[in-house]
Amino acid sequence: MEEHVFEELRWRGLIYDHVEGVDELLRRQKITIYNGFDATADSLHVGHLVPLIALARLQRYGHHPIALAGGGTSMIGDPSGKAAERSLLTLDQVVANVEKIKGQLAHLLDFEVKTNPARVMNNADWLLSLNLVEFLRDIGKHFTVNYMISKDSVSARLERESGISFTEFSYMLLQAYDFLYLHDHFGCLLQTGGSDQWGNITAGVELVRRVHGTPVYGLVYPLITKADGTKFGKTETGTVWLDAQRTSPYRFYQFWVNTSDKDVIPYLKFFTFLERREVEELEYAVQTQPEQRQAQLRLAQVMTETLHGRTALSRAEQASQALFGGEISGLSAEEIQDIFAEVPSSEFRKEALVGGKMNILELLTASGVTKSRGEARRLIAEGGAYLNNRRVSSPDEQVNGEQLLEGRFLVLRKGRKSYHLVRVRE
RNA sequence: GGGCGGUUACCCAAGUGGCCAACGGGGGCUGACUGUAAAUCAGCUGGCAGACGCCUUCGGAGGUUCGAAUCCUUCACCGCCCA
Repeated sequence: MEEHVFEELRWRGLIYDHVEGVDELLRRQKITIYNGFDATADSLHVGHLVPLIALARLQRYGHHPIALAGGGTSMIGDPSGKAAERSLLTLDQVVANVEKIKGQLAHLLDFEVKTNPARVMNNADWLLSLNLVEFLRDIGKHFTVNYMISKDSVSARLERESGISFTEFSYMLLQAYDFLYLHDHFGCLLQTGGSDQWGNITAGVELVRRVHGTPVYGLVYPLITKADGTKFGKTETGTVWLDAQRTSPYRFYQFWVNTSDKDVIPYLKFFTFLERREVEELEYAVQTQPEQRQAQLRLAQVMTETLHGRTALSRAEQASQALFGGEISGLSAEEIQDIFAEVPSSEFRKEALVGGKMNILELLTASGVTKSRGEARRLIAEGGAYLNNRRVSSPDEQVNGEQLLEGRFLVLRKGRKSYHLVRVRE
């Protein structure tokens, strides 16, 4: 660890912008810090990890973290970074989401430590009971509309045809109020977040200053980008979630393994607690023997173990090794079960499969590997369909009993790395 | 309340009576090359059949016409301007 957390954050490239004096403050005393997490889905995804892990870093240096679930603000919808108006969630949805998200926060933050345990709060607890007239008098009076429309999140939307609703326009006031509330009740002095939160955070800083005349601070992290310009946190199958039900540990592991050379060192700095020395060694390895992908493997290993645990990690590693390393034909039924436990699968009755009743087109479609028979045909024509790791040469191929591995499995593959297990039931 | 403009496939967007399953771009998928990387190049990208062909789609519902995404009526939603 570095001597000061601010220096560590700076080395890791995590400081995108900050209110003057944050550096000093963090150095001088152990403070209470909050970071908000939206509750618009019932799981966080990898895009939430930077602020979350950063909060854990701050905790390791002795500061007091508050993870604030946006149960109240999610009722309104943050316009930041959004091109269009969001649809509103019901209170029930938000409540359920907050409950699930709390569990995920626990993987990274320490709730047990005596000196500075992490706390999870839900801003629904104070926002939902707000009285409109009081709010407009006490909070709204501190902001000019001029100030509000100059914020990027608002002005970007004003320039668009579809505009912005008053509801979302008001969002920043609620987030500003959160900061005031946490300051007044818990002595919170610093709010952190992604750089898209800068406007909302400074609104809170402004509000506390106007109400109490005391300084509070803000610090924002860079938004994670990829060297090729595509969006971070998406794969062919969609968003990479922290919830194992939504994104299996295998997929999660694979997501990190697939990080490009250009991104992997920054990612190690952003997402892991690895020491500077080790990161630098890995950086050297990327330069000298990129084909080994040591840095990617280490990144995937650390992330998977942290979020899903040791067992899930070793399963993911084994599966990856078998799938990308070598032969599957010699595997036992147990090994197949194990390795493919994480990949998508489907189940068929044996009599539906064998005896010329189902050809490869139907199998690909019925298993969900392709969305239609037409797509299956195309895939085969393009040479991207594999049965038991052998390229399917014709759309007329029939499925028969001899192809079954250990009498109970078929392995379908689409392209280079998308596997699917078919389990056969008697 | 009045006037004008808009609603096309995952997204943006062309198309204003037949040559339209619908230009182009983005995204996505596959292949070649590779290191489960990047870059590059090529093909594909509504469904059934995969030879012809058939079916469904251009905000919703009706209508005109041999024939409509394209014309008319009406409804819904959105935007801009005026009140």
